[in-house]
Amino acid sequence: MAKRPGIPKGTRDFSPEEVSKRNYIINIIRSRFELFGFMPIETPSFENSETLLGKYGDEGDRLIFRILNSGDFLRKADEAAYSSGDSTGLAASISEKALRYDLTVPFARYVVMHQNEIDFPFKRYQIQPVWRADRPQKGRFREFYQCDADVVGSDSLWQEVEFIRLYDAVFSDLNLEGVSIQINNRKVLAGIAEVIGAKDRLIDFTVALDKLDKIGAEGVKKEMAEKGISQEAIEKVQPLFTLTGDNESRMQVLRDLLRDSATGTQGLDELDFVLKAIDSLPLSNAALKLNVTLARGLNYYTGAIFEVSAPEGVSMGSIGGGGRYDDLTGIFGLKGVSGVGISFGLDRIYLVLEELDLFPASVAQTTKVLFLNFGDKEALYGMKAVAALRAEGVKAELYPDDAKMKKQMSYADKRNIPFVVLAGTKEMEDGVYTLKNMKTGEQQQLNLSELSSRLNL
RNA sequence: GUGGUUGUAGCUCAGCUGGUUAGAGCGCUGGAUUGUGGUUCCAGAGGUCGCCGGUUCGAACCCGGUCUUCCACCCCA
Repeated sequence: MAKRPGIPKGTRDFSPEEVSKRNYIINIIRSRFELFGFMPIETPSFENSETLLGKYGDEGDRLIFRILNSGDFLRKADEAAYSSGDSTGLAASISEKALRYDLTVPFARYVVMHQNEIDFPFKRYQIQPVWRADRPQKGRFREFYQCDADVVGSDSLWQEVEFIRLYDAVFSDLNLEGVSIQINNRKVLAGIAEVIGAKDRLIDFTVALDKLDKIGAEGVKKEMAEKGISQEAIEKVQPLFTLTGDNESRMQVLRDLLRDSATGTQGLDELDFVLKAIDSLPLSNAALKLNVTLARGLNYYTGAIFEVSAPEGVSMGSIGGGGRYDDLTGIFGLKGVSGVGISFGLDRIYLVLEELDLFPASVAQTTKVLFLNFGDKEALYGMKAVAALRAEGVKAELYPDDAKMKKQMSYADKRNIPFVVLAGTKEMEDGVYTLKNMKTGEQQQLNLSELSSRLNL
């Protein structure tokens, strides 16, 4: 016997029901993207390695799926790298392509390549799978979908305001209540690092600070100390650990702390603009929260940083994230184009909706009426009605085989098809169809136009 | 990449300290019911106990390896 087939770790098959539910989410996101003026693009599932490598930090490079060169790849292999145990060098010589790791970097590459055809500010959305060679975990897969919307070519903070409203609009449509959109600004983080004298340790500092929720103030201090941040500096950030109250009072504490940092103050001005704008344009569902400990690792964010958390009580990492990157296209040779964008994590949103039982019952799409098959003559009679119903937009089908009635009926039952039509010799003689309601068991004989108007309800 | 966890019928899971022929529920097939499904009753099919190796008179059970599942860390959607 053949070995049982399997699929790679961290990948999944989707059943018809799961696909319907995923499409439900995607359709809401897509229609909101378009309502806000974003245009769709798609990029290849794999890129040249050099496009991706080095854009996500060392950790990111490790998680990029590399594609082995075709043909006799050993001929070009770097033997020196192999014998000296240099995996990176060897990989570069036998692999020149890699699977897309996110949608932002390929988008930057797209903007640079198509800069002369694009009208700036360029607003694009993209809904495609990405791949990461991560170890699977709750809500973490090796193949998953991101739904991104970005704008390039505008420095305006109104874009940040728009994205917050976009998040709110999508989660409202999904009936997902209690979502919190956290906002921070990279310049504020840089300013803090500056005033405490840890400017050169910005990344280590922010990564440690980001864990406040998880490991507490003591844990953060410990990690900072381990990363070589001075005791004196750690004391100075103390006020951040106990930051409470509404957005306004938090801002005041930060104003005081960052008084001497031009960068930090600019970051606060930006935050202030966005927070005030949202105050005047209230969100319908989500809550916007200033969170100075938010530090998402992405190396390219330079201004606003966003992260969306699932409602309290649902244990799930972030279900969305984003931010502003002033110079992303600079890496590919196009300077001075600012971008800002957000991402929705489809697979995680799915898990949250499932856990909270928020998928509408109507998501499951099935055939509305199944015609039973009593033989070729009767099937032809049924098929004429099927064609007429389809022309009216009624999902209708004929059971393909002249099987036992019990089998055909239970097929309709298992597929949750609400109506069946019985059309045998008796019906043919009278020119009618027997319509059976599978839920109530009720049956009635109808002519074609009665049948059509009954099923069109 | 680090640490832990899981794997027995299509599915969910029992299976004692290593001991005859590995079980249940659901599902599936057939029948009760030749133009009526979902309920009920009867009968039946279905397993290389993830895979490879080892210990033993004897392994689903113990040991090693490997793959897979899930979880935590790192990192992230």
